[in-house]
Amino acid sequence: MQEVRTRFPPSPTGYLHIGGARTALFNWLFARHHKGKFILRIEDTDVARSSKEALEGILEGLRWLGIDWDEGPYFQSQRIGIYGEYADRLLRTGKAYWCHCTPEDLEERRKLALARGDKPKYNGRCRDLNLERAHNAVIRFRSPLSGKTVVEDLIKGSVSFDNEELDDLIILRSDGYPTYNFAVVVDDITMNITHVIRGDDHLNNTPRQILIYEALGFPTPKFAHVPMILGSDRTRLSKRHGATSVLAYKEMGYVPQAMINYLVRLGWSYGDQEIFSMDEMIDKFSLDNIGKSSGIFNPQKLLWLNSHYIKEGSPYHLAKELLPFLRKKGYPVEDLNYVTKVVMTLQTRSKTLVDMANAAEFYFKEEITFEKKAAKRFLSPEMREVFQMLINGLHGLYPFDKVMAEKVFRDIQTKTNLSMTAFAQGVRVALTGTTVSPGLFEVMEVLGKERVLHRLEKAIEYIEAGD
RNA sequence: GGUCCCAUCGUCUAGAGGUCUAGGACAUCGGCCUCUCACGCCGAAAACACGGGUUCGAGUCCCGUUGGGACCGCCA
Repeated sequence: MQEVRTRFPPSPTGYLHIGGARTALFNWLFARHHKGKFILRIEDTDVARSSKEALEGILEGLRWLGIDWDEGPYFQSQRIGIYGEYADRLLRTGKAYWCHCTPEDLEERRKLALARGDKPKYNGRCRDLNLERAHNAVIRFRSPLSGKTVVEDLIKGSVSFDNEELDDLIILRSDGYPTYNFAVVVDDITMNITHVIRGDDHLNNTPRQILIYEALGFPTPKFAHVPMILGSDRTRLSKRHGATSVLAYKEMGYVPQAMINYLVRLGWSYGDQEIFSMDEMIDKFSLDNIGKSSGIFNPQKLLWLNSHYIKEGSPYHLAKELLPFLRKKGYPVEDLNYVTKVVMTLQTRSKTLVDMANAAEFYFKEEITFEKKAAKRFLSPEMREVFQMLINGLHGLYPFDKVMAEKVFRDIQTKTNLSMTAFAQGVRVALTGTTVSPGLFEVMEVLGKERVLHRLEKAIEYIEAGD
């Protein structure tokens, strides 16, 4: 059995978007599942639109997701000679020809055809003129005028195209650079790609590519066209539908496992299973379980998965991921141990790392400020004495942990006959400044005796000042 | 306009002719739990686009209609 080789060929003209990431993931999973190779190829033949920044972003996105590659990145811009050779071969065998038509000319004819309601195909003006190479000339592929080309697709099944629908596409531009349909074929041939897994927006290109394979005398790889991801209005996913850049989600506090898990289940399924580890995905992934219909990107489910992975994740690992978000808020924390404990109290309460960083603020502030409404309601005069009792009770406590703290707290509560809610909320506001926080006793334990006592004292001062 | 693809709850999907009074998940709405907020647990509402066939029997096969999408560049 031949080694499976798949590839992901982004064009460095923009960021890594959701759809591209899923395509990369499917290719990667397929290669990993079959113990094959996953190749990264940069399709940068559009010199004007390609940029280094876009390339960096794409690579960063892939790395963040944990999609690694075995070969590459190869750059098409560094392989110009190869495309030239293959184009020559077609020229020599009469499968391609020089065309002198100007872009302006073509544009005009295209408009005319469209206006007439015709398919805007190249009319073959230079096809049989036997022209020579010339300045600004391009090479066109001599596409058969009749017959059918059938794509045996692993997902869509057998799809048939009439060759007369296809026209003589340009394979080498006047600047000597190859065009997409030609470059992919030459690359996939020379890189020994066995399976081409890509969006079904490419299905219409496939017969042209198959014809080029045939003209060149090479067997075609297996094709698998996966349905596209659409926006909520069922049109091609774009910025209009919200963030579509993978890295944007990183910045919004999403963890990579959530994104990966979301992506893999969009279009692919394994029975009723929703949660997959990377290893499970690799183990279970198969083209057979990919659906045929397009899917709609659903940010809410992504968010749910994110909260799931935050809930289930290792606190230490999450703490490390949280650091940049804390830093961004002005807390350049060093003590990873402390952050880990903080994370443990926040895992079930945060859907994103941004949420978590926000909710964690009170753990890192030197002096907390009381939310006005909360203070008015819960830092009432009668709490002054209660806080003092609590201070006295906690003062000599050892060890200072949540079990011990709760005992002290309960004692005072029964003694004073205060309602649990009033007491707890009062202390909560004193310690965190707000009415919403993790469980009171875990907060005390994480904060530590010193901070707790200090904050209670500050709360007493606040109440006294208000009298 | 032409070509191609697609069609199960709002969304992602399970379903490979009888086990479907159509299952799961997200979201939504109730309830329970509770020191707040969450988590969790329990429950509810919610779909086979339509019309013809084939078959003893169709969500599942075929055809058509409708609807949606993609592609038609010296972009990828």
